[in-house]
Amino acid sequence: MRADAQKNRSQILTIARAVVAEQGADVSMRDIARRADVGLATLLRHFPTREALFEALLCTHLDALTQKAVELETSASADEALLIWFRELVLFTRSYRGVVAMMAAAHTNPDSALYASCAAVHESGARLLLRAQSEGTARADMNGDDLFALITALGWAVDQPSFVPRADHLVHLITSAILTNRSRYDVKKATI
Amino acid sequence: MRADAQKNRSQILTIARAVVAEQGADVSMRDIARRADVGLATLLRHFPTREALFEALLCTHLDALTQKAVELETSASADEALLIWFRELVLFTRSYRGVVAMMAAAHTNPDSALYASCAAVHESGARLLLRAQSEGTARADMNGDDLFALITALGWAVDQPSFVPRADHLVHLITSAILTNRSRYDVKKATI
DNA sequence: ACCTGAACACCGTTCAAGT
DNA sequence: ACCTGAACACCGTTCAAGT
Repeated sequence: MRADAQKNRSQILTIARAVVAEQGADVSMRDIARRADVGLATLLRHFPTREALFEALLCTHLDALTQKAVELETSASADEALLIWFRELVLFTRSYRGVVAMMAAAHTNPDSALYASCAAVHESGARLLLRAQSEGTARADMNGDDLFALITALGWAVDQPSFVPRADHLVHLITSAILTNRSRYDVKKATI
Repeated sequence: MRADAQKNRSQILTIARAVVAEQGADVSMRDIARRADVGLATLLRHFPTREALFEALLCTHLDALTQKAVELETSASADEALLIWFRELVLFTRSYRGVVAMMAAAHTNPDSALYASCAAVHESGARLLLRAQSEGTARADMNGDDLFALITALGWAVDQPSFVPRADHLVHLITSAILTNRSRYDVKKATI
């Protein structure tokens, strides 16, 4: 890659991160290009679709989350691991408004640039759930798809301004539905 | 209202209902106008915003839901009433793709044309929840806001194509988290 | 009163022209 | 190889001109 191309690319990513943080995931690509001082066509050349841009923006964060899941498999009890990881993922979705909707959509079609990352997250959750289920600390009548659906649904909810005040409690409600053999006090104790 | 205006209005509503049913709630207003054989400006004259149009589209259905809640207060036990109403509301959101997102957004600002209907639904749910809580059949540590958030979150989830196959089960997971002193079999028995 | 085409400022996509 | 302005087909909003 040429030097100026490299510079443009990193410039775009830096600015995009800031703009998305303040405006949400549905900012116009034109706005991002303007703020990054590049032509719109240049932005589209580096990231042909909005999802391609977000894949580049989020991949390190998402990779860290799947890595975290692997670590938790040995560093924490099955139920604690699931609980901690669940909360981290919801925290992640809260850091970028509108990103959950995109992930849920990307999760559907393999052509999306975000598909691989979403699949990895999905897989991580499924493994943590399976471990907790085999120990009897997570309810047996749900699977990885359900877990992913609940997490993204929760992520969507806390994206809505009117639900923000109850965000922590909503997480508690859902997690206490997933975990079994656990006093409510335990589940509630640690808030995000 | 003049005769031609009346005719246009009902024509728009009929067509809009069909178009939204097949394309989802984010169809362009232009498309609706085209399909209804009226000028775009005419559509905008009758319904100055997309939410105004949807308020007209959904109000009878939403009114029926709040009415249903009132009936259930006397015709069913507290937990059954909550369960039945919850399921009906989720069913409703499934009948119009993308409508939950709009309702959640409308729920935030009183200026929205959908605000009143959303508030009524919210209120209905809160009353059913309160009744179940006073009888000890719904968990005490949640309120009407939580219920509304859970319902819309679930509605959003089942709007995503990838989550549709698990829709019934997701409803079961959430409702069994809300209701207490209830065997899992009972909650699961009746599926949507 | 009510309808409507047209102008406007936006959007994402595409491409020929520049360096 | 890479950048970019411009043209394109879309969108929702607004309004002057028509009946």
